[in-house]
Amino acid sequence: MNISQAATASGLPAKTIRYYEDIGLIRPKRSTNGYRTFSDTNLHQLNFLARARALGFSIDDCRSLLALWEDNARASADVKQIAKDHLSEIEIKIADLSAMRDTLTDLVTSCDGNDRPNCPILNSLSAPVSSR
Amino acid sequence: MNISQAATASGLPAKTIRYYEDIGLIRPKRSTNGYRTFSDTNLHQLNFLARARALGFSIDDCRSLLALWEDNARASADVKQIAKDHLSEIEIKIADLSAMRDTLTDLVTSCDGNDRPNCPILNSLSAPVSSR
DNA sequence: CCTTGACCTTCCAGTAACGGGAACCCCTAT
DNA sequence: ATAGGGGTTCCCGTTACTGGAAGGTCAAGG
Repeated sequence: MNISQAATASGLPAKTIRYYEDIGLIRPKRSTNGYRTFSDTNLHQLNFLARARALGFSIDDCRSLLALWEDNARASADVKQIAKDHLSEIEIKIADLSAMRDTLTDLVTSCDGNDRPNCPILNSLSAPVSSR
Repeated sequence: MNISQAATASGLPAKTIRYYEDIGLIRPKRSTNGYRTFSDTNLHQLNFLARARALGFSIDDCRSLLALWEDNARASADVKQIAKDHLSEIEIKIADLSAMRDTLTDLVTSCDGNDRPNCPILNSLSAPVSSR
């Protein structure tokens, strides 16, 4: 199976698949003409990576998860730890973004949005934190 | 005022301030020895930038906002538009992250996290989307 | 046999917004 | 004179790719 078929089957762009090989996440064989050849195992790995990335895991996490996945003697605690850490980071990001959203919502609501210069948004950005 | 004082006063690292000059966000004068000299105006700009960045505005947005801030003939509608667009992007990010959080929470809950290999998290990452 | 077009390959540059660190200059105090 | 704590420029590294150039490969058609 060539790269474009692997791309279609995994939902990953061919460019991304090449990149994953570059950084050592997958190791497809090569046929005599130099083309990458993707085995069923490679396809499983690509699908795994696509799903892990969709859940926001970093490439480094993906590398660890993939190794655990292929290790039949793994401890599920190791997997869970990675997932928990990642979950914590996501929750932090959500909290940060939510705070921004709340502030921005207030600001957007308070701005008339007309052709006049007066603007609470800019006023807020100009003001010291204490007065916001 | 030298860069380290400007950094302390604005809460931005000196590196970041140099970077902002590099990309043309601010234009501090130089004294004869080549040191950057920060005026009150520069400080106001830095504080403005620090606050806008803290709200998640991109550097490009900051550039626009700064220009509007300095333009006494601005229309508040222009400011509001930038803020609204940014708010939309934040809400999309929150939605994406929340979906990840929900899935991850389920997975983490379902994994025993012991020394045995059986792991619902890995199972889920191995499985096609339909079965998740 | 030659060409065309769709593949495939490698390699290089760019993205956002800095941070680290090297190599070097400036100023003040001892 | 020297030590230290400023400052300066410049270049590389970060994340996870994406775009594009230059060129090899392959199957089909004239």
